[in-house]
Amino acid sequence: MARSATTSDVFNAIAEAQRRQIIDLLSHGERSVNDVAAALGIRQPQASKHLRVLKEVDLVSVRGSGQQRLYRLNGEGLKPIHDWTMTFEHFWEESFDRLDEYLKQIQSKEKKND
Amino acid sequence: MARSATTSDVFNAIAEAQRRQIIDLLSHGERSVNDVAAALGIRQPQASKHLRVLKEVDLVSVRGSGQQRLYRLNGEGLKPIHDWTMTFEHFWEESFDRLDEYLKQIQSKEKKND
DNA sequence: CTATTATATTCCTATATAAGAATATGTCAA
DNA sequence: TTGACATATTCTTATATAGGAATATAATAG
Repeated sequence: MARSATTSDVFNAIAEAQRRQIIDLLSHGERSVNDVAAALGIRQPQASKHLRVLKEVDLVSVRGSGQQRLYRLNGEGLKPIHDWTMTFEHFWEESFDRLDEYLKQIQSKEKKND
Repeated sequence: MARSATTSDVFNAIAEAQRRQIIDLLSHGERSVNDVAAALGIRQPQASKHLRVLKEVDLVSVRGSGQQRLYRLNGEGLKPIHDWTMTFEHFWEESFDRLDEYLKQIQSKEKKND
């Protein structure tokens, strides 16, 4: 069996570095295909192909504007990945418990001050 | 050009669903290769191969224990993914700004009270 | 040493890219 | 319609799996 399709889920779609670059770019606002290609220094057909993959996993949406097609990031599509990694936050966030403690403390102080 | 190697970075390594399952399993503690294979319902060689990929990107470590090889999760290796997705948190966390505001407020109050 | 158990590696095959090149399709202006 | 620009698709090729099967290597018990 070969590797899963890049369009099989978000995890596979973002495995490609250039697609992550596109996502980063689109986080600043919608962009045309040529803008994407220029920003990444790749050719237009490759940009179209990457955008197609991102569209198939619903990480971007498109709208026509004249001859152009403006792609917009659907950041919410990245939530599953964020959620999954959150499970392992305690591996590097050693102050997690202490911050939680701190928040509870100052919140109780707030109550007294109100 | 083909797809990047699964061992090229953490993003490619975790694209495979079974490798994510292994990571989930190892988050409960170290496991032998056969334990991993049994837990996922796959054969031992496939488990070994997946673990090799995870090891090459430093997501797991190994130690020998008799005839067994116990694999342990290095959760910190997932931080790059977590950090990247964090950039897009505001797409689904609409109360993010307000929480930030709140934290600043109570912290300034703390200073006054001390 | 030998048998047993545990793990890793090799070989094979079907499949899925990603990039380049060429081309098709779409949209608008005159 | 024709020309110009923007985008999408098709075709080809080199490469990288992931799984099964078979085998090699490692470690321990007796």
